[in-house]
Amino acid sequence: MTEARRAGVRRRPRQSDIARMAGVSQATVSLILRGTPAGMALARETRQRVLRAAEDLGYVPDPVATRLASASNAMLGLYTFSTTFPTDVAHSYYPILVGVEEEAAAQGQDLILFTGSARAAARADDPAAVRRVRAADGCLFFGRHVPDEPIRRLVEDGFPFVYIGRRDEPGIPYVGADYVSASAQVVARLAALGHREIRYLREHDQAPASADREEGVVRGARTSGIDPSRLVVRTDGSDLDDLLRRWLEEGVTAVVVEQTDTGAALDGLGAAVDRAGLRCPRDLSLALLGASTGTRGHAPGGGAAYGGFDVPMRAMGRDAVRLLLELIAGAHGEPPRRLLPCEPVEGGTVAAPRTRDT
Amino acid sequence: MTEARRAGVRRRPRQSDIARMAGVSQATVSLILRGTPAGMALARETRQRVLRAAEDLGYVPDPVATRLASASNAMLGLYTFSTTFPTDVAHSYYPILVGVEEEAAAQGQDLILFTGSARAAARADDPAAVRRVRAADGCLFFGRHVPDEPIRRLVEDGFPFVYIGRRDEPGIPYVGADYVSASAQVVARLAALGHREIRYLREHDQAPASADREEGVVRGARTSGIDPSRLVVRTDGSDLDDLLRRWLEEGVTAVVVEQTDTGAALDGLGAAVDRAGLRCPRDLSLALLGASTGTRGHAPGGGAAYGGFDVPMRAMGRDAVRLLLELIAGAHGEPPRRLLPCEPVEGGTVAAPRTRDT
DNA sequence: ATGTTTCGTTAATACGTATTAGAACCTTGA
DNA sequence: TCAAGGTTCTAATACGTATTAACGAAACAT
Repeated sequence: MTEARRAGVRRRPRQSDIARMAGVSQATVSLILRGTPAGMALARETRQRVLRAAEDLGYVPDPVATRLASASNAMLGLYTFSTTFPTDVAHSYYPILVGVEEEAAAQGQDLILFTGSARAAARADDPAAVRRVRAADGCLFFGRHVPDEPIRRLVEDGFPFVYIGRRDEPGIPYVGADYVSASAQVVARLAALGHREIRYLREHDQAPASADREEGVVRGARTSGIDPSRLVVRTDGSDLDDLLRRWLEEGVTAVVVEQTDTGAALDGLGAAVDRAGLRCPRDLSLALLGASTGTRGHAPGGGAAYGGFDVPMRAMGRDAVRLLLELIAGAHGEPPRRLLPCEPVEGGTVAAPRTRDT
Repeated sequence: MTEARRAGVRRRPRQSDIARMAGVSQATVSLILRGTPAGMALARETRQRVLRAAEDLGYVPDPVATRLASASNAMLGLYTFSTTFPTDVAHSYYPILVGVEEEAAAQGQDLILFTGSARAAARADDPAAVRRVRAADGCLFFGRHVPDEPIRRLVEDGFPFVYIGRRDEPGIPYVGADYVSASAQVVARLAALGHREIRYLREHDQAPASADREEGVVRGARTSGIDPSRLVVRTDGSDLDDLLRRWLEEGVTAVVVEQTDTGAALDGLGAAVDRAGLRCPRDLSLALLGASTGTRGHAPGGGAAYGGFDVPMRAMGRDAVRLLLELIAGAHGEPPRRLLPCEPVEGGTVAAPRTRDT
């Protein structure tokens, strides 16, 4: 029994109220209000009586009941596996949210942010909590680290969802960014400027996004005739001072860093460069793989904008919503996958190396 | 019949599946899974069989069904009457969203953004569409212009909601900002600096936020012994050049503007000041009533930050969520209302007037 | 006069869970 | 042996809408 009823407040009208008022059955009311073919075929006079009654009572369908009765409810979910939800402007994933919200609104879809669930799930270490997303017609996911099992179950169940970011597992629809080409291009550009000793600093963990960048960096090096054997270096953000010193001794003139949600690699390196008193690009060229448009940070030792490429996050958000709606509409077949190109960015941290004066 | 079932995919488990597996009734399953007193009182052996079966099947309750059966579903709604939803950083209401999201997540609540509905409702000019918010346990509203009727109905129905921004209507719970005191303070400060001819430029429409600022401005003037008769001026953003010229002829040395979601008054005045070739605060002091922390713009004719006061939007968002949860929990009585103080801001656009050299 | 359509409407049921009254069975005490 | 009381579970129903099979009445054809 609802609060309202107990308090004796006038209960909100339902179809059965309309039915009683118009002297028809509840089923008739439903048919007419939904405007189905069957409903339209009814006697004009009956239709008008019902519509009139609905109007008088101020009837509005209960979205919950509508949904339960197995229609859709025009709600899309958004679930993130990051530790923090990207409402904060400083968050590197923030533009994704903007894109998603934009497109969803344009399509008349409401958006459920499963941040409460996600946080509770993280606290309780409960991977099954992801299933709560079923409250929506379909769901978008993102985050670097995703528990496999719950996702697999959603696939099995045929629940429509789209992952934002490339995924290796087959059968998972996604909208990603083409990190491979973009990263290769960045390295090729550095090589064209004359850099021969380059390093790629990546996060220590496993994530498709990092793997793709690594692949692109290596490919770019090979294409430019650079030996990739000492190219890739992993970090958890510590001991970067040592690393940086060693690099300089080895004659490194350019470093490529990846940008992730934590920003561990980037922040660590930036601090190390500052501590070493280096200036970019005078002493070292610095390229950033994947800052998002608008949230691009400023580089150490000078404060210029980073060179590298931008991830089209906003566009990814929008595309993901479109894809999801197609899935929900039942356009099956191959799981849809899309890779968006990244925009190269000229930045003040990239220049030709100083001529060696050893 | 759902997509999944038609396709022959294994359907997601429900309580009746667990019941069959454990050899009990659906009701028993519900009692045990909910952990109600009645459920806890059941035989230990039965409980374990049921819990085991639920685990094996990977059961997760359907939030829609849960909700229909009149429990809660840990989802709060957010509905805005603005034309655009404030996901965009440039939007002046953006910090509210951040605050709401933050607190909701902290409380383990998911958030439904009713932006699709709101936009569809605006297009179709359908005030009744607001009722869609009933899909949530409760809802937050904000926006300058709110259709009265649907809100009144929600009150009647006893649906829990909180308005963000002060409301005149009795019976509506809100979290607002104390524009009156803050505006009075701003005017008092101008007067203390020596300004005698001051104007308050407000939007042309009716909104409690504007009315409050006007009240504060007038009160501040009175307190400082300034004649309020020519103080208040309304604008729709046009003809500001003329207005500005007249003001200068009248000896005006300070202008107070209100900041709203459209920013019509502020933008218009800023442009007019630029066109007139004036510099702030040299030629004119300019105070802003209600920029939000972090989105503060830069003033014309110089580019300094505006002086005036800040609206604690983020805090309002957080407080609104807390209030809403109290309402949902059933803490009735007087509808809760709260006014948050606004932080005064020293800005580069406010200074003592030049000594008159007529 | 008897079957056949067509029209307008409804009864019945599904959706998945929550809740309450009470059934079935067992134990205990006289 | 029977009543009283306790334990453990279930039948029934509610929540509000969507959907489908089918029914009565009327019109039409044979």
